[in-house]
Amino acid sequence: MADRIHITTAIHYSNGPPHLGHAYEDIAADAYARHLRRKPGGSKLTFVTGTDEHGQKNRDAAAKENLDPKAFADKISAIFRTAFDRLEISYTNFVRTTDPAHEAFVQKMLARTFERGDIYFRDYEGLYCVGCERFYTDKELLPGNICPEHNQPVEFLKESNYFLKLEKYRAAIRAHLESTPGFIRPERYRNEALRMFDEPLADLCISRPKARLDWGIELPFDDKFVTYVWYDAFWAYLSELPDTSDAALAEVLPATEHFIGKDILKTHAVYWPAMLMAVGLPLYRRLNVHGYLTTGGSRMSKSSGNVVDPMELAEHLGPDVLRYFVLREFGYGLDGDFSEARVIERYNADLANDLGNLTSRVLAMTARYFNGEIQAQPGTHQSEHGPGVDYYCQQVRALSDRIEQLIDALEFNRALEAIWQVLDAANKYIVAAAPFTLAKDPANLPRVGEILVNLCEGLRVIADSLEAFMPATSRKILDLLNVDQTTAHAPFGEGLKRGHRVKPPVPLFPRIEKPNA
RNA sequence: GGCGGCGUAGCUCAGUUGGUCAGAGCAUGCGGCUCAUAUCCGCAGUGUCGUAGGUUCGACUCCUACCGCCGCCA
Repeated sequence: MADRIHITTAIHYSNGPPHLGHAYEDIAADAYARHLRRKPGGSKLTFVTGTDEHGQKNRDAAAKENLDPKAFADKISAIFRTAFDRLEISYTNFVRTTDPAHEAFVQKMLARTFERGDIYFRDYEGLYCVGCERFYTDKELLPGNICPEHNQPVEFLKESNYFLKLEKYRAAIRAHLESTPGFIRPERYRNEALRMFDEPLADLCISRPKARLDWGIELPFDDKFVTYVWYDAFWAYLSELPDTSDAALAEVLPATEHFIGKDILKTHAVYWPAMLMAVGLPLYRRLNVHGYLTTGGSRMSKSSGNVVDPMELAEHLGPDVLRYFVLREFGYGLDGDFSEARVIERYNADLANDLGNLTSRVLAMTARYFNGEIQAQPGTHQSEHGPGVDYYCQQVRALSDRIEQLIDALEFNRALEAIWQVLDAANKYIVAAAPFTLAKDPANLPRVGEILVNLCEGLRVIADSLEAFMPATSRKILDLLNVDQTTAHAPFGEGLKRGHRVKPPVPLFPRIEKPNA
């Protein structure tokens, strides 16, 4: 259906290395991207992630390490990229906002917006928070002119700046939001966003005088200014696509699905649409908003010192374990609490006991009784297999549609649950059919062969359906089954053939015995 | 101050339009199997469905108030 899809994550602010929250967002977007890529036409999918490198906070973070901003950005950006590669985030573009191509594109959009009359110059004075990189009004501040976000005093600043007309587009954006169900999802965030249009919108300051901050993209119409880092960053969703002509962007944007955290809902629901309208481009297709990951009940942040390093976990247990955990444990859109104890529980219960053990027992029996050779056509059992077989076969057959539906709705956790229901059905089937008991009498071997092909074939379908969530594990199991790409994707009953040989098992997820960490 | 949302078994949560809706998984206990990574299968629970009222033949599911937690806007 949708033959053009463009997926993006937020362009991550590079004032420090990635934490689990960044990884979560990219993993979710990646699962969605991988899922869509499996559909017809999916090979045209583009997927952008990257780093947002301009702005005062990045410059200050660099200064702390005695690095110039670009050198610092090089370092942090590389860490992000390495982390995402390790997690098998299947991005097609890793954009850095300091890339010349990106900078040129932003300048082009600035120039156009200026020419169209939606950017104007005016004097401005107000209270400014360095941490937020924005001005505050009195009533937004805590007593004593304290920034509510950073708990630090704001500074009085008087300067002239360029502004983007936001109010001009309020009615149009609101109308789009109201007439487009699913534009922002889950629903709760759509409702939240709608309320942002109840009051007039203050125009957005999109420049910073170089005298104060020169780490940014220069305005094409005034070389004494750079553009505000937020204005800069949005364009990264588009700036390094293979074709950035208006015609191409007019196709890409309606096919664009943004993945963001709830903290930047306003910028994406209000500023970004206005920016697009101001240059005469269509709006993106959908905003997919997720919640925060907390640790010990509070939001992960450097200041509270509860940051979880995703790579430490990934190196320790494997990237797929991290991917599995965050996708299985948390409902997309809701906050979730992360703890290593929960990871280990999930690992042992789901990965070691269910997925790993089932793989192991099925392949072990096939190896032991038939030297790994498939004895029959799957799904065509002629003999009595016990009560579990019909339920099992039906579960496997229904899996693909079920997953499709759930991932489209961003319910990754329930999609994984659905796969695990099939694992459960397989275990029940094994007990009901008891191939290991039958095998004691050679006369029963044909029936055992039928049972095992059903199990191997189901394992193949499971491994294939796991690809979007746990790509490495998927590959491992498919490799053990010794199947090629085409066979891997076949529907249940059309994959493994009689005479095919599968490999003996290797432990995929050895149990973790230490009770806690 | 205005407007969301949330509060269901020890834990994490499902519960569509009110009438097997009181559930799942994990953890716990007991029993069974032995192909498998001491894995798997079966059985057993516990719950005043935040509190107090109301509507109804009947509410976890609707209404009101309150308590607690959180979010957004101001």
